[in-house]
Amino acid sequence: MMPSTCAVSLQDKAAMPVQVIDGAPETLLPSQLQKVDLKYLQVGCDQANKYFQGTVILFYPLTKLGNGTEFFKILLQESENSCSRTSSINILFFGRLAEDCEKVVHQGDTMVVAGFNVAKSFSANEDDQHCCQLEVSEDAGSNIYIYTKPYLVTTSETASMPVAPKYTYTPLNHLKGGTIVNLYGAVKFFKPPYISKGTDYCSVVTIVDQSNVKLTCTLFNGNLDALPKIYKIGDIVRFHRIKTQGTAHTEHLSGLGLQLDITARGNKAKEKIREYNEQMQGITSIGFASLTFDGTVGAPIVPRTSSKLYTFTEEEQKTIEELRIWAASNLSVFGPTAKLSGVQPMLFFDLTCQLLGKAEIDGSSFLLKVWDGTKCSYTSWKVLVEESDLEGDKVLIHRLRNLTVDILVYDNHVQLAKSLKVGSFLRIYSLHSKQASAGNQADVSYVEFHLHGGTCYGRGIRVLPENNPDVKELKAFMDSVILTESQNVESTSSMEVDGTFDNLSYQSYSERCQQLSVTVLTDHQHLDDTALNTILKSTVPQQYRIRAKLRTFKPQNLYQSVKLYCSKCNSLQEVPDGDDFDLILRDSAVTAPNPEVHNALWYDSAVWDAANQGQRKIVVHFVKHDELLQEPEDTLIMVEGVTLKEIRKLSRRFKCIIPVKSTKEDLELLDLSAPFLLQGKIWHYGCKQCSKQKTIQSLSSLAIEEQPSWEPTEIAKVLGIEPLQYVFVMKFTLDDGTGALDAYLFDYEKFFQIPASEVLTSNLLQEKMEMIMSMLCPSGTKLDDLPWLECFIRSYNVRDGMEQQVCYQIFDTMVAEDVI
DNA sequence: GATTAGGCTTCG
Repeated sequence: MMPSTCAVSLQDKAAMPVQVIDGAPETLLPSQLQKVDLKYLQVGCDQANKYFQGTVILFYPLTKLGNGTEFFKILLQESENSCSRTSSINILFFGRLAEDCEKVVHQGDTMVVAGFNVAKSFSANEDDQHCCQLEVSEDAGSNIYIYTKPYLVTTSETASMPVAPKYTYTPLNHLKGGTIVNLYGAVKFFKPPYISKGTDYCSVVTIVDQSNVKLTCTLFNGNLDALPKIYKIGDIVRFHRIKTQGTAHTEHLSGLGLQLDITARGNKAKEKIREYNEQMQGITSIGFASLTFDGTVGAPIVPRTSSKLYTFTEEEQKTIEELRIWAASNLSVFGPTAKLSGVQPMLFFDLTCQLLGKAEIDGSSFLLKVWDGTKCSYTSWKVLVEESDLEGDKVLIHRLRNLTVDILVYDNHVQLAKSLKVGSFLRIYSLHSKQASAGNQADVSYVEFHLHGGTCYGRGIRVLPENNPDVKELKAFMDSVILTESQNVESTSSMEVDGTFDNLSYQSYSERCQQLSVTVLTDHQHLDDTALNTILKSTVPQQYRIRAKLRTFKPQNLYQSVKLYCSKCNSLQEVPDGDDFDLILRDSAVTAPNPEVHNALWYDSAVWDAANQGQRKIVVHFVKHDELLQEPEDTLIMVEGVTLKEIRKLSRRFKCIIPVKSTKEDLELLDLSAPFLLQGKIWHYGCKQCSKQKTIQSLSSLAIEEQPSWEPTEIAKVLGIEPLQYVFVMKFTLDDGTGALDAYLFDYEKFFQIPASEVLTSNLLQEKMEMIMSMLCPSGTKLDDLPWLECFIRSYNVRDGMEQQVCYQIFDTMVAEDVI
C-alpha cells in the first residue's frame, strides 16, 4: 500500500482497484472526473468520467454468488446531502474487488467509486434509497478509493485533523418531509427508552430549537445504548441521519421517479408513507446516531454517546451553548422532581434514587425498594412480600427502613424493573404518590407509590450512570446519611456489655442484635419490621412485625397477670383465691348430705364423719365406669362437706373432683364462684353469665362411655357449663426509638411456654416467669441496654362507651428458647 | 426483514 500522502494522482494508482488513502478526497481527484448527484442518476446514462462519493453507512457480509463469484454489498450515503429524499445507494462489488474491499472498509469511511455500471435496484426498499444500484468489478475497470474516516474524528483528534466535518444541521423550521437530516435541539419532552411491542427499544423525544419549532421524534433501536441518553428536560441533543416524515412529503415524490415505485409496492406502502396526525415527525433511519449534552448553561460540554467515533468541533460547542442559553429562558426545564422528604400526596414527580431491593409481586406488578437519603414526610406504605422473594441486602434494607419507600411498578415497566441491578441509581419518571386512607380513620393516611402502566407523560425508569452529576451529589449525601446513622449505631453498641462491638461492622452488630432478641416470631418471619411511629399513624386494624424494647410492663406482681376469660362473652375476671373457695365450701357443708341420693347406678357413695368437727359429714361419690370402680388416678369423684384442705388432699389422689352439695332430689354443683372441677392443682371455673347448668345426672352420659377421659371441656359440656380459660393478660410498653405504644399480651401458654392455668399453684412456674420477665425487662436498666423483642402485633379498635380507642395486641410471638 | 410508536398520567 502506498504511503498516505496527498501528492499522488489517481492515474498513478490506477493499477490498484481498491486504494486506502489517508486524506481528504477532493485533493486527490483528477479534474476530468465529475461527481454524480444521485438526483440525476439513471439507468442508461453514460457514466464515463463520473464518480460517486459517499459515506459507508452499512455493509453486508461477503458472500459467494451461485456461479462462485465473490459478492459484497455496501450502502453509501451521499456525502453532501442534496436534500433529496434519496440520499443513499447500494454499491455491489463482484469478484476480487469484493474480496479486497471487504478487507479494508469500515463503517464511516468515505468512499469514491469510479467506473461503475448503473442498474435497477431490486432491494431498495427504504424510502431514502435510490431506485438504482452501482455495480463495480475489475472487468468493468472500476476503481475504489477509501478515505479512512476523514469526516469522522474524535474530540481528541480534532486538533491534529485539519479536515473540518461536513455535517450540516437543519434548523427545525426548515424541515421538509421525507428527508434525512442532521438536527440540533433542546429536549422539550422525552420518554426514556422502553421495550416496544416489536423487537426494539423505543424512545420518543420532542426537541425544539431557537426557531421555536418543535419536532417529535420516534426513535427505535435494538440496542438500548444507541438511543439518546436523555436524563432530563432541557438536555441538548444532536441527531445525525434522522428521517423526517410529514406534510410536505408527497410534494417531494414528484420528479424523483418514485411515484411509480411506490404505486408498484401497493397500498400498504402508501399507508406507511402517509403522515401521522398531519404532523411532521422524526424517525430513526439507517445510520442514526445521537449525542446528548447536559442542558445546564456553563456546564462542561461532554457528549453522552455509545459511539466511540463522532465528530465534534468548536463550532458545535458554540451551538450547544447557544441552545442551552436559549432553552434556559424559553423552555420550562423545571421538571417535577422531588426528594422523598418533599413528596406531596396526589402528585406525579420524577425521583432520583438508589435501588435497595426488588421483588416480583405478580405478573403485572413489581416492587422496587428505593431511597434517596431523605425521609418521606408522610407515612408511606409497605408492600407485603415474602422475604425469600426480596432481592437485596436485607441488613441494609432493614437498617435504612425508615428512609426506604416501596414503589410498585406495573405492566410494561415490570420487564425493565426485573433487569435493574440492586445498588444502581435510577430516575423514575412520573412516579405517582397516591394518598390512601382507610375507612373510619380518614385522619390517619399514608402515601402509596405507583409507577402506572403505559408511557404517558414519559412515565418510565432510567438507570443513571455513576458519573452523572446528580448521582454524584446523591451519593455524597447518602454517604453522609450512612455515616451519621452508623455513628448512632456505634454509640448504641458501645454501651453493650462486653464492649467488643465497637469495631464490628453494622452487619455483625445487626446479627448480634438479632441473636439478642429475647422473643421470636412463631409465624410471619418474612415480614419487614414496621417502626412504631408508623404504626401509630396508620389505619386500624392492621398487623405488623416490630422490633422494640420492653420499657415497662403491668402488672408488676405477676400473679395479678393471670385472669379467667370467657371466650363466649369475652369477659375477663379475676381468679378467685383459695379463701373464697374455702368459704363457699364451708357454706355448703352446712347443708346435710341427703342419703336418698347416695349410691346411684353410676356412682357409689361413702360417708365419713369429719374428725373432731361435730356434725359434719364428708361424702364421696365415686363415679363408676362399666359398673366398676376405676383406679383412683383415673377416677372422678364428687365430694360433699369437705374443707379446702381436705379437697386439696383428695385432689392429689383422684383424677377429678367435683364439689357438690345435696338437695332434696339430687346432688348439685356449688355456686359458680367455686371451681366446678378440680384436676390436680388446676381448678376449673365456669362463666356465671354464659353457663346453663344441667343436672348432675348428665354426668352419667360420660360415665357410660367406653373410656371416659374426664376431660374438663367434656365435663363442662355435659354439665351445661361455659368453662373459663386461664390467660396471662399483661400490658407491655414497647419502644423502638421511633415511638412507644402499649401492647396487650393475651396468652394462654404460648408466649411464656408456661400454662396460665398452672402458674398460680406452682412456685416453680412462678419463679420461671419472674426470671423471664427479668430477662425481657431487667429492672434499673436504661432503654439502650434493654434487649430487643421481635413481636407481631395487631391494632384494633375498642369502643368504650362513646369513645373509640385504638389498642394493640401481641400475638404469634414467644419468648426465645434460650431465655426460657 | 418488517415492526415497534405515533407525548398529554391512574386498575393496582
